[in-house]
Amino acid sequence: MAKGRGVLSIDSDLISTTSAFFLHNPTVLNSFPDQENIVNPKWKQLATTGRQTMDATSARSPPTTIQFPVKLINTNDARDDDDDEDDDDSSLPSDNRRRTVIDEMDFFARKKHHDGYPITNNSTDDLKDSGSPAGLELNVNTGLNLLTTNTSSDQSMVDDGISSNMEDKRAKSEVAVLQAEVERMKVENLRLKDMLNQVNSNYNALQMHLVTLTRDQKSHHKNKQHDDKIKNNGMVPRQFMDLGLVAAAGDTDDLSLSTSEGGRSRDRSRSPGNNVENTNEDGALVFDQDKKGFARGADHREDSPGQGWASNKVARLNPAKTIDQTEATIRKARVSVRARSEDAMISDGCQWRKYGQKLAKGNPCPRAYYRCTMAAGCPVRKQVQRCAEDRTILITTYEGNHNHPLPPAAMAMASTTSSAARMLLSGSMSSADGLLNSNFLTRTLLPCSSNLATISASAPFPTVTLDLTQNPNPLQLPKQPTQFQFPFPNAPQDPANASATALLPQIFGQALYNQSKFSGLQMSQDMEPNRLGQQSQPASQQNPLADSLAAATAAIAADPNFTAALAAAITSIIGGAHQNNINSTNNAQTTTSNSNGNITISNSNSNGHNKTSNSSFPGN
DNA sequence: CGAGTTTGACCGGCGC
DNA sequence: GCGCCGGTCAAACTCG
Repeated sequence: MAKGRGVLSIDSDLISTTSAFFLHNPTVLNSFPDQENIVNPKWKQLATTGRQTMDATSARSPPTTIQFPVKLINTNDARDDDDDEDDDDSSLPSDNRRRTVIDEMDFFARKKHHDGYPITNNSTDDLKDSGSPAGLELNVNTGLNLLTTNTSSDQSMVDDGISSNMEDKRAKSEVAVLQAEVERMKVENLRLKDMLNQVNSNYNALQMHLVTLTRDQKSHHKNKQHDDKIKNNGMVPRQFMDLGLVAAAGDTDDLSLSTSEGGRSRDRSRSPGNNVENTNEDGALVFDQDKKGFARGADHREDSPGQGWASNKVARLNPAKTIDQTEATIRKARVSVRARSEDAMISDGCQWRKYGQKLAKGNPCPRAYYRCTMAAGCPVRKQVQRCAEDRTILITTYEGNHNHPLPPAAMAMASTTSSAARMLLSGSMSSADGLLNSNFLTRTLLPCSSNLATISASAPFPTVTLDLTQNPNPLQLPKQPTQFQFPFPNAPQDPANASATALLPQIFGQALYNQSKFSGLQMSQDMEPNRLGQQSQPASQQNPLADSLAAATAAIAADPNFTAALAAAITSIIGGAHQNNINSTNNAQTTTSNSNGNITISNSNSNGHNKTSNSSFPGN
């Protein structure tokens, strides 16, 4: 469970915290026919229930079984199990003896029993326990409460032909079981409290670190921005990250993601008019794709690249106070995707044009620069570079958001980048979203470590790195000091699946996006049922459930129809929070909606050639 | 011939 | 101020 990848493995924490799981379990298992040589029907039933319980927990807990205390305190001797079984019928105890058993659980006597035997498998143990009253004692003492529901059934079984003493005894045993459960719950509660405290402390520490970083940059950027504004006659630095997704969903509590980057003076100078702060309609026209549809070719006043990069939407939607706050903290956000691929690029559904290539220092592999050409002036750019350490790994870094409708397949990555960037940026702020995101990251994702994504808030640019390589952590940018780790248990490593890999971040980013937007409820509905529990659970249960989430995800990944499941997930996601976006996309680009509506990963996989990712969009 | 790629030059930021 | 470096531009080139 530490790796979060075990398929269907059950974490002990999960087991312990979800007692309901076992409460229901015996009921189901009671349907199994008895197989053991238990003569007495009464014990037969008890043995059955006891064994079933054991089957579920045999690996971890001592033999726990029947709560029906027949074996009395005379277990103090070293009687063997054969004797126990023999005594089952003959030693129906008196009330006093039973009471003694409950009050004086003799673990060691029982343990002595087991010590006298070679290590036995569970079934043998179960059989013995089922017939042995000692098992009853253990059951009570361990407080596992595994037979709570069985007691009723047992009672019904025993009632016919059992004296009232038996009922009395049973009731007392039930009381003991309940008391043990209460104790167990207390212990569990304490444990969960500790976990919660730990998570909170971690979260607070990370948040403090983030606040410190952002404050430092705030002062730095303010000075720089002031100079820029003067140079540009009061122009507002253009927004780097388009928040179309945010605005599309009508989320008004989102803080601006406008970027106050001073490094784009060249772009601004080319299209100064587009950056003017008071041209609000302009920004709306360009970026409100969900509201206006932004038909390609129409209203292309952003012909110059600068316009695409300059957005005043945020300035229009948010008060100046918010801008001041965000522009000081937000830098150029990037989303980096690491995936194994032999191709020059991963297929992300967009149309790119290469505009440059450089040999970056420290990496013999050249870095290619691409610009989105699906619409004139689209600000989205990406860099593609092979990892120096492992050249099978392709590192694709995205910047910005598209200012045009996207085909569904392209929306996957686009939404991912914007969502991840948004999450990252909001996480660096003190907004409610930031709190949600950070909290979500730390409490839900941090505990897991496997394939993952990382966030580096202290890098030159805030960067979310989605590591979709199978390696647990080899090239994880260890130099980045502030990193959150995200589980990607199902990340394909097959180069042939690189395209599918490219779509995986969609789930991730969308999940984060939804989480921040709807406090997880939306996401949990759109995603898989397991996540519902995770999102809606109290924080005290996050860790085990995060593990279970990882396990469930791994299970999905193990499914041969994983791609179909993934496509379904993507479809559900897109159909959820981004319904508007999809609609606008379809309206504007009906020619591509169908051919790519199959967003399917298999589609991307089969393409194989990713030199230009628009290959899957003939309409473009 | 148009679209895309290549590649050297250019620009700005940043560290020394 | 200088040099390094990342990022971008744009002319030349390639390809279908």
